[in-house]
Amino acid sequence: MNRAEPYILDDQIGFVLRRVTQRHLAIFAAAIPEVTTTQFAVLARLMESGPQSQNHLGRATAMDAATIKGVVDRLARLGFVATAADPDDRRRLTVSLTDAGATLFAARSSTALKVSADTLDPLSPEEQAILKALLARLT
Amino acid sequence: MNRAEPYILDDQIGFVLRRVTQRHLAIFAAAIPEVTTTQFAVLARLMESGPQSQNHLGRATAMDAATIKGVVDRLARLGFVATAADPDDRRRLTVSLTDAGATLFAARSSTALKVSADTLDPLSPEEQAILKALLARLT
DNA sequence: GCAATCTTGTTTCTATACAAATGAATTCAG
DNA sequence: CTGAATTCATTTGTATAGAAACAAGATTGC
Repeated sequence: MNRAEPYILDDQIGFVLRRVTQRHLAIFAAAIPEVTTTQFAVLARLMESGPQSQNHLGRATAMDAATIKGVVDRLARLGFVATAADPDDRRRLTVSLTDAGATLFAARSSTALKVSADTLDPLSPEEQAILKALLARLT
Repeated sequence: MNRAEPYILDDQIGFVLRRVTQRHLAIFAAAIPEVTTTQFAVLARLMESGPQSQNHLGRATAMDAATIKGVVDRLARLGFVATAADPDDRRRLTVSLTDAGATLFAARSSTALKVSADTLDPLSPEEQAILKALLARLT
């Protein structure tokens, strides 16, 4: 009779992902205390793609509609983004980067790259490339 | 002059980790609606290591003291764990699995293994082993 | 013995994260 | 045109996640 495989928490991919993410968040928070990783992702996406609807911005940053609403609210309160009604479609809210947001991103994007590098630092460059390629197939 | 490397959100390890984790959480929620991944981790750890202090349990499941308090409260409310004061140390709360908790874990641990397998399914067994080994070095 | 230090747990607060329900607005098909 | 379907945003509720402050209890060093 085939013995069932035991469930070993430390071996589960979800548990390992959670611990890696916690370490990454800690590195980010220490290096960039002004905003969170999620907030910075929004700034990055606005920098890359320009003003866009809140709904689209959420989808472009892997956040659901309720989540992006909260993140945009907090960034607006911090003065890093501005929102405006779409003149052509009254359902839409257009989110754009403010000067302060652009300035913060410009000041911090190299630090943010360093955060990613530090997160991956225990691996060689070859291993980092392998990891990224494998993870990309799991999204 | 060396041009600064651009910050491309989709290439950042933190962003990729978040998306992989979201997919994993969705697979888990569909397969095991009774509890969340974090709650199941607690059940798994109690199954592996037996009754233990809430603080130790938190550290054994990668959760801070405030977080494990909430997770244990919700599991207790669901009837899957029980808490009791430690007779030797009045600071401590001992958390143990109830019969219902043990039963749920027994009923669901193979499903949970399948969740991990499904999460990694886009990769070959060799690639899965490589990914796990690389991630393990980032915790 | 007693003060200092450490440990454990709780509370409060802020920040995601997302499901579900709801309402307003737009688009589409007949 | 008009109703149905879809889209966008908000709200509500639940679940982490963790920092910081605080209190109670235990340990340690003098």
